[in-house]
Amino acid sequence: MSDKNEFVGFLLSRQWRDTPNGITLSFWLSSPQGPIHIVIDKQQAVCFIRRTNQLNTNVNEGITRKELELKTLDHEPVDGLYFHQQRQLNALRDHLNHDKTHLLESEIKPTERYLMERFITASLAVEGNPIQKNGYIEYQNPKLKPAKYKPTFKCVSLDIETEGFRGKLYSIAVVMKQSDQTIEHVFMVQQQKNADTHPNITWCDSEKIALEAFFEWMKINDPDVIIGWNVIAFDLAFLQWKCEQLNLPFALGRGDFKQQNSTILIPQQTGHMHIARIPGRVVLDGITSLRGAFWIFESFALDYVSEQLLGKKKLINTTGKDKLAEIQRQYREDPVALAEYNLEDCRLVLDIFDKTDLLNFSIQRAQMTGLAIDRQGGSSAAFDNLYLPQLHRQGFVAPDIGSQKSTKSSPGGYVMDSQPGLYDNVLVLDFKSLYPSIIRTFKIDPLGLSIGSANTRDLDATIPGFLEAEFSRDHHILPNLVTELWQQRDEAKINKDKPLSHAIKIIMNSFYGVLGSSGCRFFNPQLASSITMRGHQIIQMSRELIEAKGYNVIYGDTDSVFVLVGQNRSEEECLNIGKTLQEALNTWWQKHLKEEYSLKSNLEIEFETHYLRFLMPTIRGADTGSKKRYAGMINRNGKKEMVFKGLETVRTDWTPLAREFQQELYKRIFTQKPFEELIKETHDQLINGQLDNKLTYTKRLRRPLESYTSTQPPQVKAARKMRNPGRKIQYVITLNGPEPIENLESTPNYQHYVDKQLAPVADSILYFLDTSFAKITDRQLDVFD
DNA sequence: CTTGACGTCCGTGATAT
DNA sequence: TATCACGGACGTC
Repeated sequence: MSDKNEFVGFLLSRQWRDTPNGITLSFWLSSPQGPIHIVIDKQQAVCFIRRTNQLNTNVNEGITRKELELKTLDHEPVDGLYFHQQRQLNALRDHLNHDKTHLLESEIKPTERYLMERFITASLAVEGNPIQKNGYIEYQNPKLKPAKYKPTFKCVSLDIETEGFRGKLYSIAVVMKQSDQTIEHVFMVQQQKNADTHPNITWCDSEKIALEAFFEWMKINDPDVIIGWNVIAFDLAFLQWKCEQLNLPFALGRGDFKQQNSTILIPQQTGHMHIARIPGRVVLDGITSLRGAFWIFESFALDYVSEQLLGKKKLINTTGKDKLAEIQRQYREDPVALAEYNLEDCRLVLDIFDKTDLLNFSIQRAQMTGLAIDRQGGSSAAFDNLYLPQLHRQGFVAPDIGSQKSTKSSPGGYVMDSQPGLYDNVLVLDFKSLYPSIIRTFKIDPLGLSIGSANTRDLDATIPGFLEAEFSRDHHILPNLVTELWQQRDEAKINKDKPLSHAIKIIMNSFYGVLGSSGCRFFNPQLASSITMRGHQIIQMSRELIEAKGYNVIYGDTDSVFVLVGQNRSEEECLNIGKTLQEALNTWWQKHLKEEYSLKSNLEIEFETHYLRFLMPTIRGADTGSKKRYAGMINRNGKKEMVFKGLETVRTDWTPLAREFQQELYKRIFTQKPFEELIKETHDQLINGQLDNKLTYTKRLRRPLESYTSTQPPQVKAARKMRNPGRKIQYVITLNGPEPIENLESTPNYQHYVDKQLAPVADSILYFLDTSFAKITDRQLDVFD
């Protein structure tokens, strides 16, 4: 197939830099032949400008302007602007910053544009003259084109132990798995004592020796990927700092580190992340990657996550000061134990990546979106990567981010008023990927809107949207992108490729999200509203259709309807009703859209859940039905299972007392068992001090502690009583107000827990049984009754 | 380097009674 | 002392 001058590879890192001879691009690949370095030089920075705009002469020196056969989305001609250096483009952009409508596509970075215009996302073929270097292959200005290649990364798990955030380096541990071989090693800053022989420990007399030995190990074993736990913001940032202190090069990258050095970028704004820039390697942090793959844990501490996923705990599993003290003790007295602990953390991280298939997920997502493999989020950039090259082929260029000034806001999903009650047999039907299916069906598209709006005379050629939008029936990009992804997802599902299917689902859904957010260059309320308001119409119409068949719809949120079947129905009957409704609705929408708009329906509603028992609560203290809060009981493979949405049980800011009480109480009521004893007992045990271990509130401070000035919520009050408050505040309400659990001085305020934790939880369901928490627990009541 | 709309509930502190 | 608006946290989709 490929001649020997054509290699395939997968993008690991990408960098650009200005030079006197234009911009130089540097790409590193992982390939079956080992690492490949691609250097592309003499590049220009490119953006576009409206032809009507005449540049001020004192800023346009060294800029080439060329008329192009391209238009803006409002059908104005544009010229191309070409710069020797990226910084010239940036300077011009700053200069014109007062009105972002002058320049177009000016934020696209040189590396991104180079790849994008060649339709390269992550894997690619290289054609040129390979030069064998020391440990890698280099190409100068080769030809690149897209290819299909699934890489096998050499992946190392890294963890260090230190005296503190800015203290002595104790040890560096690395664990690398390659096919069935595992390499484990620890660089211990400690003199070898007595007969401490451990095959995997290198005893180093100084931090400097340990660091150099570690860098040498990295050079020899040459991993593509470095993983760890908070590895960028802690381990790598520490190592970089230590290198600076000792005047050592931070020589973590591939190739000639004097030319391209490694750095850890400190976040510029709050909410931003540390970024590792290491030529030729990718750093994937376990926490960030899990979040990016939509895993949610109550805590992202390694100990917690590994216990949840692997059932394993760290070797030292105390927290805070105790943990540090134990590490220090082991370092002094038992460094072999510390090395073992250090290695175990590396193994845990490796096992978590294995268990969750994170590496594959990251690979698939990068291949699909064109985003760098270590970049999280960035759905707006992913949209650009896929959309812009196609838009250019159609003769259009896209606006700059922030150029769409709009006062109109578009609505979100439609949330029905609910009908509160305690029910038997509730069916949930929901539209699969509703927003992507609306984009496909109704041809929602920035280019389609541009062409459709310009072409209002020929109404047959357009499909109506909302806010007076008209979409071209035939000229569009996004619906085809979604359709392709949809097919790939169906394939992935057939192949049981979960990471791929998951990655596709996320990118499909993000297409809607970005159109509605002002951080996207295509942001436009007409686009967003044509999706969401169509969604409202679809849900409301579906509700009417179901009610016309004699069933009550008690709730619905965005893409779902909750249908009440009611008492005295067998499970089989309910399943049949669900299936029948599903069929009827899908058929109706196909027929309706064909007749009304001559469109093929891609809408698909699915009967998903049968709740044997279901509670839709009221708003606290009112008779109105609640939204986004409910509970039910389903039958999963013959086993009854409780489901809680939005209620106290799933809320981490409620106490274990309330959460456990709710689960037990609801279970008894759903299965028609006696429940009054439970309520009385829980109440009595609480006030007798037998449940003191369940009274802890856990809340996060989402801002710096000092900034809470206007009010003092309990978590802030508790935090101010702590010596070293972190993000997560754990406190108990005592007779002296909120107190942190680490320094609990007063008796718990039991009345508070009765009134604010037990009573509300109980009353939300007892309301439907004509009783209340007070009636059941308050013996006095009988006297006054 | 960023998804956002929609929603509930709690506690605080100002205001009206 | 009751009522209300608001800030804050954390859910659903």
